[in-house]
Amino acid sequence: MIDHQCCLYESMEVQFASAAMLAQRFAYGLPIARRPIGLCADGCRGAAHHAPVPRHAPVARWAQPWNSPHSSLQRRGTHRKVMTKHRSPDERATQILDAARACFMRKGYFATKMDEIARESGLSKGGIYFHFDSKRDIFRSLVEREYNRDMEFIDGVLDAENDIATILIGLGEHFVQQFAATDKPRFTAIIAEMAIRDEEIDEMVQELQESYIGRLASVLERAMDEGQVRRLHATSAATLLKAIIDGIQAGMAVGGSTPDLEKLLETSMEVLTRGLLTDEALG
Amino acid sequence: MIDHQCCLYESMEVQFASAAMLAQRFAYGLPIARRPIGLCADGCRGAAHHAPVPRHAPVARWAQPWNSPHSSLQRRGTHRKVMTKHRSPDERATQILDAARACFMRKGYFATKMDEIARESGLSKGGIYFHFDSKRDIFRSLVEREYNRDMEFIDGVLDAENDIATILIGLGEHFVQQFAATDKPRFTAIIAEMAIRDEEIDEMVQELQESYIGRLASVLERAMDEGQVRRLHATSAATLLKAIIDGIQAGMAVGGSTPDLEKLLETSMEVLTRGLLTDEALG
Amino acid sequence: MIDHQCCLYESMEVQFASAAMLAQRFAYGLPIARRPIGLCADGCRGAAHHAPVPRHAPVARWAQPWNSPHSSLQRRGTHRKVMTKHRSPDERATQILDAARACFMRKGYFATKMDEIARESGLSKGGIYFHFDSKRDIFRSLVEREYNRDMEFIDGVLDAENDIATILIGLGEHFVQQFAATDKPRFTAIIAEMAIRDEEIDEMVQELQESYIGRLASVLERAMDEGQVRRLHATSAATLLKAIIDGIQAGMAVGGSTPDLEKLLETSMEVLTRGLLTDEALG
Amino acid sequence: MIDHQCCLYESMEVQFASAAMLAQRFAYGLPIARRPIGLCADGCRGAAHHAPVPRHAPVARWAQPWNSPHSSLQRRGTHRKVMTKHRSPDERATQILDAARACFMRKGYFATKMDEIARESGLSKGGIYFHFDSKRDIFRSLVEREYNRDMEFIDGVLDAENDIATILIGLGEHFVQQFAATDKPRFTAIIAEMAIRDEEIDEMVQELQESYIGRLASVLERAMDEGQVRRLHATSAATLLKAIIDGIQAGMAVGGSTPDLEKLLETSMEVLTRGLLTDEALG
DNA sequence: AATGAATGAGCTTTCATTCAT
DNA sequence: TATGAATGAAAGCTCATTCAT
Repeated sequence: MIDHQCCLYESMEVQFASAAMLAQRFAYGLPIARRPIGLCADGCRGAAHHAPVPRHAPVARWAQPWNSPHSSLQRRGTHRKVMTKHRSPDERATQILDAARACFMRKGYFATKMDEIARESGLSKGGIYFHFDSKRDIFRSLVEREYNRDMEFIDGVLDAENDIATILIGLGEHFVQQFAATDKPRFTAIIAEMAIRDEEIDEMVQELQESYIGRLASVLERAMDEGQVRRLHATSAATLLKAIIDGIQAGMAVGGSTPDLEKLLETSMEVLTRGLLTDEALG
Repeated sequence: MIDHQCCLYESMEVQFASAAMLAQRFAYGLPIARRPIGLCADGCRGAAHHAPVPRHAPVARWAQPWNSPHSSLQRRGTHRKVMTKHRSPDERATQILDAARACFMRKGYFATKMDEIARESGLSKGGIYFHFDSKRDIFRSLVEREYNRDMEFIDGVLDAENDIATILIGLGEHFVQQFAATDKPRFTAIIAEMAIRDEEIDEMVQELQESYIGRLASVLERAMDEGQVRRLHATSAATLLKAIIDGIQAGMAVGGSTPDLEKLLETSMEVLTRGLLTDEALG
Repeated sequence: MIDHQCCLYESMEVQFASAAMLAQRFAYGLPIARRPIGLCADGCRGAAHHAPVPRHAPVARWAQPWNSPHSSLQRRGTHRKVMTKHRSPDERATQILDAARACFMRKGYFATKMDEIARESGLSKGGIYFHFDSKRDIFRSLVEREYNRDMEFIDGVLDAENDIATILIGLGEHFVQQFAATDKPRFTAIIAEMAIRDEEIDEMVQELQESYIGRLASVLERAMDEGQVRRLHATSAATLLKAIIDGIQAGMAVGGSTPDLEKLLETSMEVLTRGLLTDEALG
Repeated sequence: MIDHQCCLYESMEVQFASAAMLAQRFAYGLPIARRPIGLCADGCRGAAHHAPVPRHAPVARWAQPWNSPHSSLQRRGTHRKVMTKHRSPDERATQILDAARACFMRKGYFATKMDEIARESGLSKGGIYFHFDSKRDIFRSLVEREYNRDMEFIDGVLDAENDIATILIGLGEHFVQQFAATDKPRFTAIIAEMAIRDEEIDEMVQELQESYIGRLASVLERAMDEGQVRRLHATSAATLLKAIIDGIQAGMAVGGSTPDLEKLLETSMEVLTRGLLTDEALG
């Protein structure tokens, strides 16, 4: 079975060493920041986790069923009941959610069957239903978890008392890392898919979006007040920034298309810092 | 029901009116363009599709299954079949695709049932299957149609011998119009949803994306050579522009979230022109 | 299209040269017959007909449908109406029945679709329904035709004033030829399949069977009276003979199983002549 | 409905009673056998299958298709589901196969609907599909079962160290019993029907046939060596015997046609023993 | 007569959910 | 708590037949 699925998320947390940050600022032609930002400090070992999905041996089919030693009567599994050992509800929920995420990831919501989630989680279908009311419930819980993690991240980034350029770089670096190393873009696409149909999920996504934009806007406003950013409509500028992130993400969700993220980040930074910052801030 | 969704496409033929364009350039602090382009002249033909759905009375069950349900013997004395007028395959295909698009739009691919497409198109299920091989086939044809229309548009816009700022504004205006007036963002989200599962669609989306970026990049490169745009990695810059479009689109696909598109366009233009153009071009 | 399907039946008629017959009698250790039987004299050229089934070019599918020169809207055939030239109802019926027989032969009744019969016959579906009421009707007509031909044959063989041994050899030779050269066994199996379900067909098959047995029995009885055949229950003996024919036929309908018909005939003749004939007749 | 069809198989275990056998041999004018074999002792266990079909009240349509028809939310307050008692896969498979056999028997493969099999077996359609992959799978399993039973029978009969005449009588008695008392001929016809279309079934039937003939041939050869049977092409003679069985069977599959089996057996025995045995064996 | 688009009941199969164990 | 057999309402699709042309 799959273990450490949690790491899929843990691995999102990125450590920005100040050295790297300094180098970036230099590369983008920005004045060197004095206050380094500390992002997501936790012990996750990162991208090394995402092992290939364990493929379960398919149910054996008879090459010559009518000739096989087992008559048709023995074709299905027998009555052995190997029960999984008891665990706390929270552990079980995590276990199920992790399995479900992996499945939704691979196939999307509709193509994922409860049977698969059960198999992937190592529980029985009945077991799943003991912990969750429905498939939809599982998905919603999953989105909620994702939502909370994203919110934590944004809180951490934006509340840091950094200058705007540092924040931009931080954001950029963060997303580049996340997009490159994880399946985040794909999951986002799947969530969007569901948001069309599930009002609750739609609301969550919208709230997350507005929160994102709102906080970005307030940061930008603060920076405008400080003279770092040119006078613009803050919310629109924040929406623009968010759109860039979403857009890159969406682009990466399709096919094998992987842009040169390094170059994309560099170019975007150049364009955005020039477009957003005041001449003074640009140095 | 259907309210002339066909118009959604007609509205794509966007014509940039020179007056509006001049105003915009002025607003964004750009030098005034010499070659005007027109703005969106909606030429909807308001087609008279969607005949009333024929409702047939239910027919009795067959006692002799082996030659039912099609046996003429069983049906003697029953009511007449009310058949939709014969039409050319082309007309019918368009009609079906329009109906299907409306359904997919409302519910997404999976939640849309063939029955609904049939009802919406005013045909029977069998009629649909006479023209298309499967539900998936319908969707693919739909994407193909959308794809062709998008390609036409981009060819039209980018090949025009405009200066880069005009092109940017043209793009911006186009998308703002399209996003505001149509369901394009939602449909794009639904396509993305399917691209995860249908390789063919995935390829189409990817090709469209690459084509978009490629053409944008070549335009940008030309502009760099002319000294209008600062020296940047052209493909990355194009990817950035495309990402912005996609990102705004994605954002609008969820919930009732509609940003102030006017302001967003204005702000984006300011940021991008400043970020992309050379000081001379900014004049 | 398939032509000369009629030959499938024509080819059934077998010419027994007296020379061959003499040789056989000699081989089976029988006294030499004086009255040669003349069977089915018609100019059919026999087995050389059954050309491989013409395969119609499959409807073209796009390798890259969304990229193809023809948009999805042009995918179905256009309105050209190439009408088949008028023919007499009988000719049409024969044409349709021949096509239907070929189809039923290949796939059986249920797996044969009216579309296939239409294609095979070179008519449209509507055209078929002008001449026949239903699929079932076509099948019944087909069985009727087969029935009549079989009846003609048996009348010809049995009414000839031959001694019993000659008749037996005649029957044997006939069926061996027929089984080896045509698809008769398969068609018989398909008829049996339907007889289970269609009372009318069942009755026809039963009548044919009883007629066969009845005539055989009367021939045997005559031979008993003449002292050629041992005293036996005539109907049972006839049933036995019929069963042998049917059984061989049935065995050949499955798989690629083809017994050595020559040897089978020889052995059967030996066993049956010894088992049936009186010592005098055996000479 | 079902009337202990299971008994049909039990009746296959044939035991040739010495008394009957002696009488037969006497009737056919054969020397008396030394090793008696028993006759058909029907040990039917009369299983208590086929619980009453649970009929559920229809449930309202779903407004929100995307999580219907399985959403628990929609079903609050409805009646309880009445579920059939859990059983082991083996028991259920047998139960389903028995029901399926009865249905196929009545209507043939194509005319039998999964609904009927479900109803007949007392399970729901879903329940059937839990145990079998498809309708075809059910049929194949059924043929497999029949195949195995037939093989067992032939092994039992032929391996017995009886003289050839006893074996012939044994076979004859067996089939007469089986043909008279069961639906075997009809089922065989239905299997033949499918063999035309299903390669796997075709192979099974062919293998069964070849096996039958092969074993019969070896028995005959042994008898030839012992001087009981005249020198003949053993395989052809075996094919002849098999053809007789199949032919009688086929004849009985149609309509209400039932020959006088007693007489048929007697006559056939006379003809065959005379035709096959040496003068010494005939005594 | 002939065409072929259109019909629609019914089919097999799926799968979220339930419940006896 | 957990299991997995059982449920049953659809869903996508088929195809004999009809009928406007």
